[in-house]
Amino acid sequence: MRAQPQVTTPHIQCEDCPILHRAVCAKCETDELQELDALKYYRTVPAGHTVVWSGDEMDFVASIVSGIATLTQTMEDGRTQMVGLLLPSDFVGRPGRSEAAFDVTATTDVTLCCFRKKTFEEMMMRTPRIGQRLLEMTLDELDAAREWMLLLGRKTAREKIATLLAIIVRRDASLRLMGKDGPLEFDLPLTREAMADYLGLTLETVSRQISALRKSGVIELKGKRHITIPDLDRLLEETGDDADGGMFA
Amino acid sequence: MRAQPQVTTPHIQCEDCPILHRAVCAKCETDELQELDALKYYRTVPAGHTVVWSGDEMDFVASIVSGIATLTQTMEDGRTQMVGLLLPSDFVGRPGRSEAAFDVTATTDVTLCCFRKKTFEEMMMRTPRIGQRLLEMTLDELDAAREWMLLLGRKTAREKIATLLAIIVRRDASLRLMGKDGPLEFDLPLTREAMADYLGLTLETVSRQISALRKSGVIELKGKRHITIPDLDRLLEETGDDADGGMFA
DNA sequence: CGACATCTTGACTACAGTCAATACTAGTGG
DNA sequence: CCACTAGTATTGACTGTAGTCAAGATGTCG
Repeated sequence: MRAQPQVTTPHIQCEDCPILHRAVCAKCETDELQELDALKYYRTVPAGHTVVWSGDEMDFVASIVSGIATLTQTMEDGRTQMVGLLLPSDFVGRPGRSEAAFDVTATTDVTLCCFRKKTFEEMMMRTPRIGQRLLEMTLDELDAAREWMLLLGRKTAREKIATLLAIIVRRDASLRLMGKDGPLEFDLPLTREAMADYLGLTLETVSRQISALRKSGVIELKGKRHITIPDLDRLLEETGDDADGGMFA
Repeated sequence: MRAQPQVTTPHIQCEDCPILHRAVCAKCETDELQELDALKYYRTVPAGHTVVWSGDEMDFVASIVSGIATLTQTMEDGRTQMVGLLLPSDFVGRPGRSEAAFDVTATTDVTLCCFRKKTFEEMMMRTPRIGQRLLEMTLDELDAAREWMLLLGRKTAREKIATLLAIIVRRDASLRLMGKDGPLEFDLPLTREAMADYLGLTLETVSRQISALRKSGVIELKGKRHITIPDLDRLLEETGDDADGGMFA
């Protein structure tokens, strides 16, 4: 499992990049983008493969262009906890540190827009906009991590599942910029096991609670992965969060 | 409980500030410190009182100069989870957002070095060093939050307690810059209830596990709060983390 | 089809939560 | 000085939620 296949990906011009408006480069001016364009390189990691292992030397930083990756921690006895879910435009790696602190694994095929760490650090010094954007993104991630801590520490299994579904729906909705009327549907981008690692549960409990939510009519299932939400408010009630959706405000 | 006593504190020159080398201003030059010195003001919050409530307008940012504060989230039914433990030099508030996302409460008497949010944002634009330092600090906090997520999601009650004690010992040691030989001792800065909120447990479970660790000889107790660690390695084994202390590396 | 991943369900267990009684400590006022 | 109170902590008995172990179902791909 230590093999790390790499496929070269055709070069996309920054101005045509699908994540330009949300990624670490979002605030850059045209000339700065040209500079980044000359320095970047693409890398593709197939589903199921590891991008970096915790403790490994990591001489690059990257933005997720497409696909989903996870950040996980593992204890010696095998218990694992997901600590980050990386979606397109999210940033991987840390300026000012050369060793990866967590495992990064591709859940689907993932395309990365990479920079050599040193190159990026130099560019960051010259270009305050990059550091500013990275600060914004990091603060957002910290807020998300803190919501996640409430989930892990205090929510019931049922609330955890409902919250995860709500998070996925919200992201999906923001992507497809649709209203929240009518039945919502989507495909789960995670296996039951990955959901369990995300939520601090076992996969059996995840399975049971999904069945329970189905029996209660909160969700409908087509196959194992395709989910329909007949009534979003009903789902939100199950999350344990504020009725009018503090996190959806 | 909504009362928020404020006491004015004598002005300390930045160059004499005890947290200068670790706070958000750590990278500033002399002239920049002079500028900050003119803009800052002190505020003291007594133990047990709230600095800001989640959802409140927050028109300032601050560094903790002395004392301990907590960041907490509360669900409607009263379940609460601590999501941040703020120690001297830690930063409170978020540039670019005016509403507090979490409750901030003083656990001990707390002294804050405050700036009006707008003033600070302007200063940050002019002074890249501040933004750089804030980015470093935020990345460190994010890493800490992720360790904390592993604890909340996957560790047993006993491991949680041991981990918390190890964190306190480590901080204490770094403060007093001592070697790790000989028996270590310290006072718990948190009540059993606050520990429970930190660890995602009930206060009864915290009490039971502390008793259990005492009976196993991992820790010794004098009174309710004073703890002696006869053998640090023994404690570290109980945390569930890597034997040679990945987090102590 | 058969092989393997993934998922569901059941039976039982165990860890932490709940409810409740009691102890300890510090502070207040008669 | 002691009684009283309030906050904090400990311990016990019992319960319940989620974990464990195991069998079997479903789905996908060669």
